[in-house]
Amino acid sequence: MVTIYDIAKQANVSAMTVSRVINNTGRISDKTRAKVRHVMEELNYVPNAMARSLVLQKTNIVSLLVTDITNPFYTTLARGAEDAARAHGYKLLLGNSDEDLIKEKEYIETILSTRVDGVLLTPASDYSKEQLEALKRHGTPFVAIDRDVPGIVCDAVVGDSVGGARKLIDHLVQLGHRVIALVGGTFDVSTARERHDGYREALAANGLLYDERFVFQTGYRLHDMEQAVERLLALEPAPTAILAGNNLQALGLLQSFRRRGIETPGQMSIVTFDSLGYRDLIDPLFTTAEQPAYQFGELGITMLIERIEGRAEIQPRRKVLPNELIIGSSTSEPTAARTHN
Amino acid sequence: MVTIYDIAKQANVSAMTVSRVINNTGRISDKTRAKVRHVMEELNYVPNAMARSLVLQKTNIVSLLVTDITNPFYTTLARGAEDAARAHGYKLLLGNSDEDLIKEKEYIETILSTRVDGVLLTPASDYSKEQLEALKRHGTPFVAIDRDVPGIVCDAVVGDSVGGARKLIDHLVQLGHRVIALVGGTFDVSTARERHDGYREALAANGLLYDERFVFQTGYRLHDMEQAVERLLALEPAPTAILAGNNLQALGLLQSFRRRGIETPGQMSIVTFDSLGYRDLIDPLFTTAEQPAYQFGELGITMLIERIEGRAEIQPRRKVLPNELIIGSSTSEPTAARTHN
DNA sequence: CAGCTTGAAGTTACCGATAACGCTAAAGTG
DNA sequence: CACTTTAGCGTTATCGGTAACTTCAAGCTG
Repeated sequence: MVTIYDIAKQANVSAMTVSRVINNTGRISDKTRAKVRHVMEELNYVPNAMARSLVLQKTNIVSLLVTDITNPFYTTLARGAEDAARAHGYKLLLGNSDEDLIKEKEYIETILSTRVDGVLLTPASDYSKEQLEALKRHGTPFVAIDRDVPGIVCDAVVGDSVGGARKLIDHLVQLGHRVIALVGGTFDVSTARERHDGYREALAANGLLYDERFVFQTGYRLHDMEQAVERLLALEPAPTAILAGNNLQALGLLQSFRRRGIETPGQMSIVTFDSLGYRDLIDPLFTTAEQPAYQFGELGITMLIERIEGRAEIQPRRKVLPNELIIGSSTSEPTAARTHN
Repeated sequence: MVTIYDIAKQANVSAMTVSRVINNTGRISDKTRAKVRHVMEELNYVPNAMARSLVLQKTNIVSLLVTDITNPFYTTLARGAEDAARAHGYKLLLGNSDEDLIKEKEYIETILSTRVDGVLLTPASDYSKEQLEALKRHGTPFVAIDRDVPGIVCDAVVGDSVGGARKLIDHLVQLGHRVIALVGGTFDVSTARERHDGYREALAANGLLYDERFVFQTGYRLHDMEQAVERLLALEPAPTAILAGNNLQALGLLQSFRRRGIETPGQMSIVTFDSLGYRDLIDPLFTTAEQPAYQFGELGITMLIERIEGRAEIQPRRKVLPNELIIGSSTSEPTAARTHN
């Protein structure tokens, strides 16, 4: 690999002069600059970012840690993050935690070791607190995205889960639903908690009874949905609609119902958060509180970089992005007489 | 930041001993090892990967450069790549080229500067040759994925585009279609060329006439599809089916047809490559030659790492992954009398 | 013309790790 | 007992840069 010393020797200048040319610092005569530039091209020189990082104590790398990049919400978020990072001259390191604390911890270790300038991450759960504290201990700036963690004071970009849930429930109630179940994530995840809060508030606001039996805390795998549906169908009175915790849960529920010959929205309406993309091809198109995924990533990275570069106010900033109610075809008026076969 | 010297001082040993403990090299007495380990924990020491990279001339970072991570094919590919990289102890740097040579070139520059150990990339087009040669010049191993570039001899993981196109056309012909158009990428992209080859071969094999007027080379934006549809509808005889170059083009075509009140598959059948995910919700579900996206990424990274670590045979390896014909609802028998309004 | 300023470089000391080499003391060998 | 091994660890150079300081010559001033 060719180094600044090779360039220096070839151009009959010192290494420092080469460094000055590269970084446009100090004063250099046009003649010297031209000569150095010429030699650099001739030798196909490319600066070594690692060496620079070592001395500058800055890598210009930020890390994005999501639960799963194949979830369309995070895919789009990642795209927004990458675009923003690139626009600011940063590189993006990607990781998937799969909602797994162990995996998340391993990534944090890697992140610390890599000395990235900052981290944008979706905490796996409230128990991610330990990892976030590790980041704090090491002075690595980070922005929590989508979810936040009680007891951790930090920059955050989150959605309006409570408001979204209320809008969705209101919509169902307006359609005539009176028995609405919630199948969401476990309450050690902030979004799941808040969506539950919104669900509960909306029921109250609409004069409906809140009943714990109609609330399911579950994982995001198909198996989890299968189990939830099993128990859900045994409920009395039978729910006519479900608020799903996220897009994947909505999908799992739908599949499970289909397998059992229960139609959506005919026999069971489903509402949820976010979308699965390709709005005009999905059928049924979920009625959803859609969050601006791209902006989550874009804004998250922007806030992170402001923090990194000391351009942010000292106090942590918390940005709540609004969601939009999209009426899809996964909801309809409840059927008067419904039989689960 | 705490360094091995801090550890060394605190533990009353030399820095080298600390290094030996970290890397499990050389001989260390159990007592010393324990003492060093203890101090490391106490001081929350995390090794500096940059410093290590500099001396070892190895970053343990690989770069993934795709055209657009939000294309579901690349999303899944990226997931496969990240999993494989992680499994081998590598970090993954992500980039989107947007099929843009300038952007691609900028990324390659960044990649070279970062001294990543290797690159997995989808070349924007045949003109990416210049960038790939730059990689070669600098001795950075890379694996071309999905597309390859004439004149560049390198490891590659590609799909069976010719075979896929033939399967798709055969399917259309079996349904009774006789006038089939091709709306694909421009021929400076290998997959577009090969899909065209398969299209042509399949027409011949089925005794159908190949006519250049029915072949459209175009970009991947909605606007491009709109234009293609415009011209396509003016053709005589009128096509009853289209082979789309990829999933996004199929989507664009479908949208354009819908806007014009032309139904798929009723009035126009569409076949394509890859999918848009969520197979059971997409309607119409495209009849497609689906490629194993996850494996593309997984295998690509594995080949890359074998190359990086010198475990690969000297000659470049080219792996062709098979696709699978998925019969969807975007195809049906052609309507006898069709009128484009 | 001495003395000062200033532009344009060069020198030196790190940044945080690892490898090669070398040293010392204890254990083994004949 | 003299001599070789070997376990265990330290010293030093190095990776490719950059910051801070120094040097040197030319130009300007009074």
